[in-house]
Amino acid sequence: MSNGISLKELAAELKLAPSTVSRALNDSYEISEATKKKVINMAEKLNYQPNPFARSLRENKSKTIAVIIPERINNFFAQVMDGIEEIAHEHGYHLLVYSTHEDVEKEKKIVSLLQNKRADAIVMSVSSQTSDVSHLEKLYQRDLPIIFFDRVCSDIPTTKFITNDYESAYEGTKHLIQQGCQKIAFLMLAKELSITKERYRGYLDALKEAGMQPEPTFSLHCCRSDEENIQLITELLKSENRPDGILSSVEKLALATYHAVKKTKLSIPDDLKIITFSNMSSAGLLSPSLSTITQPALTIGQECAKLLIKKLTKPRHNELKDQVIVIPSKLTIRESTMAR
Amino acid sequence: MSNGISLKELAAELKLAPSTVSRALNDSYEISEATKKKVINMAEKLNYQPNPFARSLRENKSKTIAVIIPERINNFFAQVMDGIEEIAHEHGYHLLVYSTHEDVEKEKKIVSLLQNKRADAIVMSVSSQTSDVSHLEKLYQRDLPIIFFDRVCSDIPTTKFITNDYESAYEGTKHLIQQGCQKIAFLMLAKELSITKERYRGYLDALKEAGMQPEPTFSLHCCRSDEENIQLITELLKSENRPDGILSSVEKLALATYHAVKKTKLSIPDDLKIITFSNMSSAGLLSPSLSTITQPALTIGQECAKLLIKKLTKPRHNELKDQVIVIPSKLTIRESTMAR
DNA sequence: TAAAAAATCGCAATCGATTTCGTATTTAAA
DNA sequence: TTTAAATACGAAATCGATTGCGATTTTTTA
Repeated sequence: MSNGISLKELAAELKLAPSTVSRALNDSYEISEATKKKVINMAEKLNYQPNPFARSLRENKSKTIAVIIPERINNFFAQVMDGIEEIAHEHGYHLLVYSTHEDVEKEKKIVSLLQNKRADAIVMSVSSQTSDVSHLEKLYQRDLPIIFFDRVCSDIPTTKFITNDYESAYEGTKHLIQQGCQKIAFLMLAKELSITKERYRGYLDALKEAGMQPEPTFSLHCCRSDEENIQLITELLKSENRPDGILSSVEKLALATYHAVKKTKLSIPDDLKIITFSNMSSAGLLSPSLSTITQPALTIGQECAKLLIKKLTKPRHNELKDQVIVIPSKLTIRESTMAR
Repeated sequence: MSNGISLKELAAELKLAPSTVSRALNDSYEISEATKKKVINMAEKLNYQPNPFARSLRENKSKTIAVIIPERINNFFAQVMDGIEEIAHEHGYHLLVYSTHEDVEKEKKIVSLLQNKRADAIVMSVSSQTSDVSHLEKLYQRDLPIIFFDRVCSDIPTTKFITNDYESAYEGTKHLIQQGCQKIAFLMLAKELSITKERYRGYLDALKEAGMQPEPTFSLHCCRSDEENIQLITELLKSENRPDGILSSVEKLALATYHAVKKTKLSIPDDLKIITFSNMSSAGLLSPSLSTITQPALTIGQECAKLLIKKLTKPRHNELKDQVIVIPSKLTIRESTMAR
């Protein structure tokens, strides 16, 4: 009673063979309408729930998608998850969610756990520490469909969804220059990250176009620890040759900058202007309000899930091509980059 | 090759029976050390990965915990998830995650999907629309271990983890009064929610103790839509008899208040002081910085997972008692409640 | 009316790992 | 030296749903 009944028990109750009941529930053409109705009614009455593991074992698919993200307390990833979930649920898929906490070792463990096909496919954004991708190649060789988004792995020949990182960074930097910044710094998590590379390129090109030299000390490599990052940024801001503009490649570094500024006598935007990649809904409520490059997170999640489910439904016709799909970000100017 | 090998194939390779190989891998006392080594080595060499569904089918457990939260873009729930995941992973459990988006209908669907034991247990916080709990009772009757946190269901006799909502709201309100507020409003999502009830009680008692009358219009019921909430709050602030203090029972309503204030000529904290329940890390960076009652989210998640896993590991000795475990919140005073 | 075709349904194998029970071999006790 | 006990392993059932194939009944066609 407490643990629902099985197909066999349901069949016994109906005085039918399990095979018949199974076919009836799956609406097979081999079963008469009368029988189907009887079966469905009894199944309803006894609250029959098919065992998902028996089914997965038999069909060799779990109706489950694994999602691996670097961190949960991040509006961008949370929104992407919402997008993935929306489409996944529409198609009866469940979501196994893992956070690497920006730790490659953890990422490797998680990936290793997924080798046994517990999930039919994987959607992921790699950790900032990920440079060696052998663990991901292993997945690919196992024929596990993978899709990357945002922080992608160009070495793995599959579909990747990203935003126009180069252009956005270029535009953001250009905006800072237009607002009067002379010495612009770039804050990054790890230089191996795909998004870092692209955004850095955009930053450099904008500088070059304006005839500005990139200062080596203005390319700041940060880490996982908020405290350390605040320290690093504070030092940069207190240094003799300090920047007057900042392009932050990720949300958390912009927030760290706000904290760092509080430890100096500087003020935003008078002494320092800042723009960041961020999906924070409260960016407009910060003091001062924060100019952002907002990524279409929900759409990215939806598109990832749509493509993956297409692939899972019709594997033959939908190979995950080695391609990069770009969805543009949106730049929102606020007080933090206002000219005096 | 692409799809790993099975136990049977591994056994064939070793010229052993599948039963022997299974026992060897599970470190059974019936198998000699020599054989164990051979088996383990070969399993390693061929990268054997046990099929989780075959195992789940046989053992009638999935090593999976389902987590149901009202929304993902919420620092509190994100942190709770991190806590649950930490402990779950330590014990080899996976996490199926679902968001109801504050929608009961969605919650019912999700709960219905979990009736088939896809997950061994459930950790959840109910949606703000949840008042009828028949769908949750069905789960309970199915012997599916459930633990509630934060937004609990007192009708379901199981363990609940909450914070000291009454005291925190009481202290928060008292703080507002001490800072000079005369007319304090209370912002809530839905009055049926457990947290709303408790926090409202604390609010009322603090008022009463100060000899203040609760204005009916100062108890503001909000909804899921940010726009509507901002509208509601704006109207309240523009009304003739407007409050000079606000206790917000959830983070999003405090942010909505900040947005609403921008549409008026009021300023925080001079004209209006506000304190809110929130786990936002950037509360200190808002303009003005936001006083908060911060819940021990990570700890809550960890404790939920610990208790659940104890129950799953030793079902006999660890029934989930009908009890409420309280972990205290922390009050952080910032500019938004400063006296002039 | 007989034969062919269609409609319905049951039997049994299968997915992969675990486990009960049984058997053969080795070791220890009598 | 014989018997009892311990050791090491295999055969087969099992978990629950699906499906190929075969069997039976009913309907259609000739």
